[in-house]
Amino acid sequence: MQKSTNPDFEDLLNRTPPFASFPAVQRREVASLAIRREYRRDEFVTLRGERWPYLALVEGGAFEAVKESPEGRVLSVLTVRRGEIFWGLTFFDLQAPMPAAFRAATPGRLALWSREDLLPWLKNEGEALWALCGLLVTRLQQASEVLEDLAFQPVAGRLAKLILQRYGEAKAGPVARDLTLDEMASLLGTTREMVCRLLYRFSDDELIHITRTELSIIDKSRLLRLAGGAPDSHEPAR
Amino acid sequence: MQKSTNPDFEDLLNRTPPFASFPAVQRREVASLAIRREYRRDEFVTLRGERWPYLALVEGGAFEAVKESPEGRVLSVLTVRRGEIFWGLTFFDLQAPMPAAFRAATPGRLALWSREDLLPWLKNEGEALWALCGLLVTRLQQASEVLEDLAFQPVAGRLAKLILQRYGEAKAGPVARDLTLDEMASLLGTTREMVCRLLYRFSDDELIHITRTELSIIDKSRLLRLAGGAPDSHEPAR
DNA sequence: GTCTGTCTTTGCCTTAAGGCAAATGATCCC
DNA sequence: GGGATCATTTGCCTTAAGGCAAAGACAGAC
Repeated sequence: MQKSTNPDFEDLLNRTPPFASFPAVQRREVASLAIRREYRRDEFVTLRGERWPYLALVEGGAFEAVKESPEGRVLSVLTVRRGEIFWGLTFFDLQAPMPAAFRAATPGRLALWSREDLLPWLKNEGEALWALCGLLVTRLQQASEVLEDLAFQPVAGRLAKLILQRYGEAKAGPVARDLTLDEMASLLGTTREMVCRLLYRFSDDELIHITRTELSIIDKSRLLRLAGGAPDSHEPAR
Repeated sequence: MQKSTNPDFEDLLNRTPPFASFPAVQRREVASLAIRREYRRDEFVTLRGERWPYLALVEGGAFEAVKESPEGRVLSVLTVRRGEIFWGLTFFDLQAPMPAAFRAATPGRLALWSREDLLPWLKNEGEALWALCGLLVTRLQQASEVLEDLAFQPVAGRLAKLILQRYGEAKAGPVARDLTLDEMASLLGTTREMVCRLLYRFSDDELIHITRTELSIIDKSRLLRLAGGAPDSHEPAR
């Protein structure tokens, strides 16, 4: 029984933990268990509090885990893109509900495996389970970083960090502002007005230049200092 | 070669994931690999940023994972007690440093396994690995809860929650305040002065009564509402 | 070209949070 | 019992953060 063998999809699986740990034959089997589905922009994959026993591989687009406060403030905790894995805690623990909603930030496509289908394969393949532990640990690291920023960094510091991560690579020229203020606010856990005010404060301080549609970084090193030293894993300057 | 077989210790292992998943014979072997060590109050087990490739079982006392800000503010992220497991991320990923320091909050005792010693046994025992995934997921849940509180709850809400968790069980009578203001502050990620002020504000509002040394809860339901509805997993009142 | 809806920008004001310092209790150690 | 030490409590003040509302600017629909 020949399943729809998409070479692109199988390629992706080959390179992605925990699937990379399966022998090729089994991986094919596992691939055939996936439910593949398209999502519209802003479509919710699952809601906070839901039980959602799936493991998902992003085939395309960007998806994010978002927490929402009762008052409507939003915090985007995690973004996953093509080749990255996401899961409901329910996949691991039938009692555990989703601690955040999960939604498509852009149009995208997921491959989904249900706990029921995938678990037997995993338990038989120690290496795959171990790889999965590695993914869980990565999430713990990310959560820990967000936590630390939220606890200790003022909004300005978090914004500086975001600017560096997002626009820090380019040579110098102005870049298009490709996030709305609301999007930035949700990445920082604040409001659009704060973001706007801070951007212009940075501009007044000659850290960046900004127009309604573009942004350029003027003083990378001072931004870095504001961000608390390490945007990704670089060491502080001093 | 007879290792020091402490029945109390082996008992603990029998009941504790991931060790509970090993067959008895292997569990004995694994038990004999542990390094057991006492810690003084406030002694650091390992520091933030360190590579610490161990898995630890708390035999006694209380240990906590703490994050420290450059300015000296402290946030206690997690507390583990007898029978609970803790690990360095390095145990899973040799590159990963400790995201927080780990220290004894009271005098205590740990049983430690190094990655090197324990990993071969784990990989051979799928069920144990799966149990370990469960523990990782539990931590993710905890991290997620702390994150959410920090992002969306004002300090007052977090304090209300802490009071309920910590003193909410007793019938009604006054309880000894067994945490210093500094300790509470670090559990909430704020300062001792804030905690003090808020306690007295709660007292003014007839939510609690408080003296220099004792505390009693007056109005549990309003505290609960302040805490955002769910101190552990109870549903909001309305 | 005009209109509509979505973003952005700013001014004005309120509240939350925290730093600093001094006063007040409590405790522990000879 | 006298200090020394540590924890608690409070007043005073500053800054960070955010809510609300109004005004611009832009993009796309018609």
